[in-house]
Formats: sequence, structure tokens, C-alpha cells
Amino acid sequence: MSSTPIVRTDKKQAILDSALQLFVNKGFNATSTASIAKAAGVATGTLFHHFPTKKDIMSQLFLSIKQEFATNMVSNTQFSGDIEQDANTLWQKAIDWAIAQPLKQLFFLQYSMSADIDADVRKQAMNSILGFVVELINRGKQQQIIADFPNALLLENCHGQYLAAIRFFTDNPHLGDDEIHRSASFKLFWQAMKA
Amino acid sequence: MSSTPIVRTDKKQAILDSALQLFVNKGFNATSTASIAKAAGVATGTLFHHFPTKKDIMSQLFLSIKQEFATNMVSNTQFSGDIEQDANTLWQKAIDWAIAQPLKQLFFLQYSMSADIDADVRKQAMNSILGFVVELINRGKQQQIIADFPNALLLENCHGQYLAAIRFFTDNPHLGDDEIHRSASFKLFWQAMKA
Amino acid sequence: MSSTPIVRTDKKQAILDSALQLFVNKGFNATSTASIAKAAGVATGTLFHHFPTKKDIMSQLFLSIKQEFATNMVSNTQFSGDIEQDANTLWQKAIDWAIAQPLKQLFFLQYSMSADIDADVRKQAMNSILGFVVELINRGKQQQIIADFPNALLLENCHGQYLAAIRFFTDNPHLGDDEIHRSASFKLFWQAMKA
Amino acid sequence: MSSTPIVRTDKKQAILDSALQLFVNKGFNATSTASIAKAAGVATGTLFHHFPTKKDIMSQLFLSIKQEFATNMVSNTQFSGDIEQDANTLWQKAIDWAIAQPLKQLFFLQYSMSADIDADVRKQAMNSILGFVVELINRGKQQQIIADFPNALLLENCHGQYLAAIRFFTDNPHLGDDEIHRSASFKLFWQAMKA
DNA sequence: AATGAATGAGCCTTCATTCAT
DNA sequence: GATGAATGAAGGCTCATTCAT
Repeated sequence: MSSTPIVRTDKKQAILDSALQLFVNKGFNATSTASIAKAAGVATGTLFHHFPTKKDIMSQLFLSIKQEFATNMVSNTQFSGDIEQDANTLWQKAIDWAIAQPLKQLFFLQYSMSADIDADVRKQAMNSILGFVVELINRGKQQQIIADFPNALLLENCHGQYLAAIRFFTDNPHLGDDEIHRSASFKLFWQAMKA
Repeated sequence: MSSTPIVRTDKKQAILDSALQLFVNKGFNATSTASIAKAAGVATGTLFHHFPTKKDIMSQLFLSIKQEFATNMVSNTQFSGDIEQDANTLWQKAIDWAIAQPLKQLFFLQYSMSADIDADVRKQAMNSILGFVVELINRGKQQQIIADFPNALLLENCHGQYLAAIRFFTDNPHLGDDEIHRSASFKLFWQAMKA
Repeated sequence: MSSTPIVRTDKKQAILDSALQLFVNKGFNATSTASIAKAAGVATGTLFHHFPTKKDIMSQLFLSIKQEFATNMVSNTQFSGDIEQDANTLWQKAIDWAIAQPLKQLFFLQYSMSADIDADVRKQAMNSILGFVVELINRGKQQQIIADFPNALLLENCHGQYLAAIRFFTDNPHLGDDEIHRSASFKLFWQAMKA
Repeated sequence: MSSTPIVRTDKKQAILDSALQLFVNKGFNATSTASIAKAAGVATGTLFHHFPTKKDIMSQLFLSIKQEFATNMVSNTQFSGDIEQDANTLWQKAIDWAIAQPLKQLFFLQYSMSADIDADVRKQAMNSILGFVVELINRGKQQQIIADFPNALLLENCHGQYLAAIRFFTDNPHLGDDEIHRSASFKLFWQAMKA
């Protein structure tokens, strides 16, 4: 009789979508659960039916966005075997993703190290992403193309440089398509990493 | 009646000190003005006598710490004229400062890009610090020692790498004295910057 | 399709059972309808299918327990005609019942005069029980064995002493089989009542 | 300049007074903290300034009323040394108090064994009151005037009979001055206790 | 009859801020 | 300057109840 059997999930997603927008534009604490519900076209009770806690919205949002990012990075990526070239491919893809998803990118910038997200959630997210980066680094080290520094330091540096790059392109949106800046941003990164 | 006109500052400073500790350990929003006052051994009213607003505590704290950092960086620093060597001196000094002031360092990490601090305050702070960095960069570019990338990108990158470095040393405190890691952290940075 | 038309009662009874346990252990207000349903292995909707209101669960529970108690008191009881002996028989039976049904006894203790039960329900329950007590009292008065005090006062006193007795045996479960305490509890009661 | 330096306490007391009235008339759970504050002519925040929790209002109320009752019982009481006469004096005094303070009496009736009051608070209150009763019982036992039953049982019975008596006089207010009923209520009690 | 997602009024509590002393 | 009681708006969350399936 009904043609919309899966509609349920819609509401949960609508809540996440509204939360993303509000968290980015007003901040986590300045966003009331009521406003999230309202923006999602849902009752307050519904929100708490799907998420036990306001913090849980944040956690799930954080995790799902990181996951989406990671998935995007890996899928449809042709690895040439040349470390630098592959690194460049990934880097540009990451920048592309950030530019295509301004909201999610701003979310990264604001919450990647905010106290509004529990440390363990952040750690969990890191692991799910960094898999492919670690792999690349290890491969690069074996071929003596990437500097032989401690992995933890390299990873932190990658993350820091990536955030810096997208912050730059966020502050200067018109440069997103500019080849000079884009290649410069990769070069900065790569110079740091290479042996 | 009173012969100690400067004692005043004591309370104001006590409030800032307590705020720093609480903001770092519990977050800005999870810290009530009442708890700050209590930790400072002061009445709530007194707190609002010195700071019109809770946000003002944050702003003054942010500004004063950034200022302190900037002052520390410049004072007693002998510039050799050799860009790389000077950069290294500054970098190590910055790391030293961060390690010596764990609370302030964590404050940096958490609030350097948080929404809890007004954008203009952040901008203002940036300028007060980055002065000497800009200068160094410009000098390096003239001598063609530093890569000829847009300054905004370079600055953002510096900042990002610095935060990554102190995050690494925060997560691994025992490596703060380890020469290998410290020099590695600079090399990563410098490789990125150099022409 | 179904050949078990009586299975229905199962769920209704399961709800009442769970409600009894939860009301006693957590209190009426601290028990959510959701928790009752869950404990009964039933959906929320089902609960409200059987009971229009949360209060109705309480009322039906109260009534059915009181009824069960009254039925137990009267059934299989041999009246000797000797008032004191009969009173003792009933008293001991009441204590036995309370000890055998700790949950229901605690329910009595907590809700016999709670505001969580509508006054008229309580009154209704009283009548259904007190029938046999009133009868006994009247018989005793005729034979001038029971004191000639107003019935309302005597009834209230009976109830009060009974609650006191089971509270004592609840607080001291190991004395439930102790003849000295059991006979003492009856003597206290009987001394009060007798002419 | 001001002539009302102690006014502070007024608000706390006003809150307790309003709470008493509302708890008795509407029940603990049906009474919102907002309604208590409003009835007390105070802001919500003020209520929580004086009582950390709604439950704390209840606890303090319970304790203070029990205390008041105990104080009233002991003060200005001439003990004749004759146990029965002294018991009667106290019993009548207790009934008088209950009749004079209908609200507090109803509070007793409703909350003496409600789940809305923490068990330990109830225990604490018991101890503070029952002191003089225990003393009387012990004296009576020594003189072999009071039956040699376990104290715990006697105490529970006293309490139960007292509650029954005030419940009776609550339900029949016009009998509060009736000598027949009042003396009957004592006789019931005393017959139970005496050897 | 059974289900459980959805609802939204209402509750307890927090907290930045004020102000009389 | 210092105090802390008082304020009241606002927020996160609960929960009895409904209803489409």
C-alpha cells in the first residue's frame, strides 16, 4: 500500500544535516537542540528518539563526515605506484572535496580539535581515516622517498598541513581553482615529507 | 586608608589564571563564571567588576597569552642573519615555550581556531604575533632561500605546522627533550618552507 | 488463524507484573511507561492498548492485589465462633500472606495511602477488603468482647496496626517465623481491640 | 540605614512554606519547582540558590517538620512519673498538634512512608523523634506496666497507631474536640501497650 | 491485537549578569 | 573595590500518549 518504506531514516539524516549547518554557523553550544529539531522539521522528542544526547549528535556527525571523507579519498583512486604522484593525487582530491563541501570543510576546521568532541571519538575517527595515509607513508619510507621521521610526527604534520591548506582556501575561495596556489599547497606539503 | 594600590591586579590576575586552567580542562562553555570566581578565591560580583562579560575574560586571556608568546619569541633572540639558522632558533624557542607552559600550550591548541573566540580578536592576536614571522619570510624570499609562494599560504602553513608540532609533543611529553624528534620537527617545517 | 484466544491475558498480566515490581522498587513517578513495557517484553503501544492511562495500571494493580489479599483471607478459613481465636487466625493468615508475597507487601506499605492512587480507588479497595473485618468487629461488639468504640476508629486502627506489623516483619525478615514475635504482634493488636 | 538585616532567611522559609502546601495538595511530583517559587514570591533561580535540588526541599521540609513535632512534644511537658498518665499527656499533645497543624499532619500522612523521601532521611528523622518515646517505653517496661515485647515492634506499633489516629481525626475533623473519641483513641493505643 | 516512531508540553536545573549593601 | 543573594531566560531532556502500519 505504501511506497515509502525507508522514509524513517530520512528524519535521522535531516537532523544530522541541520545540526551540521547550525554547528558550523553558530557553534555547538550556541545551537539548541530545539533549533536543530525545528530546522530539521521534526519535533524535539524525535531528535532525542534518534540521539540519546546532544553530544551524540555531534559524535555521529563527526564520525560520519570523517568516514565520508575517507571513503571519498580511497574510492576511484588510481594509484600509479609513484609515491609523489600518488600523494599529489590524494592531496588534490582532498582539496577538491573540501572545496566541494564547504560546510563539511568548515566543520573540520572548527571541530577537528575542539573540546566539544570527546577525545575517544576523535581518536576513533583518526584511525578510520589515516589508514591510507599511513600506508602511503610506509611505502614512501621503504622507497626512501619520504623522510625517515617517526610516523606519529609525520601524521600529525600531514594533518596540520592539510588543515592549514583548507583554511587558506576557505579564506580565499576564489583561489580554489588557481593552479598556482593549488600546486604550491602541495609542494609545501611534499617538500616537508620527502626524504 | 589603603597603602597598597597595586594589590588590585592580584585579583584580576587570579581570575585570569583560574580561567586559563578551567577553560583548558573543562572547555569554555562548561566553565561557569561562578566556578572561575570560586577557583580564584573571589566573589562572582568581583569577577564582573573586572570583566564586563565572560567572553571578555576569554578575549583578554587569549590576547595576553599570545602577547606573552610573541614577547618571548623576540626577546633575547640573537639573529645571526642566516635565515635557516634563525628559523631554527625561533622554532626551538617556540617548542621550548610550549613545553614549559603546558597549560598555555593546550590553550593554544584548543582555542586557536575555536568559535569561542571572536574572529576579530583572533585576527588581532595573529597580527601581533606573526609580525616577526612575516619579516623572516620576507627576508628569506629576498635571499631566495624561502620558496616564492603567496605569503598568506606560507603563514597559514607555518601556523599549521607549529600547532601540529606542539600537539605531537603534547601527546608525547617524554620526547620533548629528544634531539632526534625536535630536530625532525624543525626539518619537516623547514623543508616545506625552503626554496 | 489463532487457536489460543486466552494468550492475550498473558501480555496484560505481564504488564501488571512488571509494573508491580517497578513501582515498588523505583516508585510510581520514577517508573516510565516505556520501562514497564520493556520489562514486560511488550511495545509501548501495546501497553496503552490494554490500559488507557498510566494511572489505570496503578488502579488495576492496586485493586487486584487488594482483591487477592481479601480472597486469600476469606477462603479456606474455618471460623470457630470464638472471636479472639478467629481474629488470631485471620491475623496470622494476613502476616503469612505478607511474608509470602514480599513485593505485594511492599506495595501495600508504599501505596496504601499514597497520593499516586486516586482517593476513590482507595476507598473502593478498602470496602472490598474490610467487609470481613467489619463483620468480625460487629460480632465481637455484640458479645462485648471487642471494645465499644466507633467503628471508623476501630477500622483505622486495625489497618494501622496491620501495616505496622508487616513493616516490622519486612524490616526484620528473619523474625517472620519466630513465634514470639508473631504472637506478640497479635497480642498488641488484640489488646487494643478487646473490651 | 536598613532595619531588616535578617530578611534573608525569609525567602528560604517562604519556599519551604509554599512547598509544604503544594506537596500536600498536589503531591510531590505534580508540584513543579516553578510553582513553588511562584507561590513563594521568588524567582526560580532563588529556589535553587537555597536548595540544590527539588528533593532537597522535600528532605529539609520533612526533617524540619519532624523536628518541630518532636520539639513540641518535649517542651513544656510535665512528667508525673505515672507512666499511663504521661503517655496520655503525650498522646493528647500529639493529637492536638496534628489538629492544630492540618497541613503538617497531612504531610505526615502522605509522606511518612513515601518513596519521594530518601530512606536515610526518613531514618534520620525517626531517630530524632523517637527518642522520648523509647525512653517512655523503657521506663514502662521497668515498672512492668508496658508489655515486654521487642522495642522495635512496640515502636512500629506506636507509629502505626498514631498515624491511624490522626488519619481518623483528619477524615472526621468535627470529632477533634470530642472527648469520647479522643479518649477512645488513647485507650486503643494504651491497651495495646500495657502489660 | 501489536508495534514503535513520532509528538510536544513541561520539567528541573544552570548560569551570566545585576545590584543593594 | 568587593560581596553574594537574587534574577529569569534558556536549555537539555523526559515521558505519557497517539497513530499509521
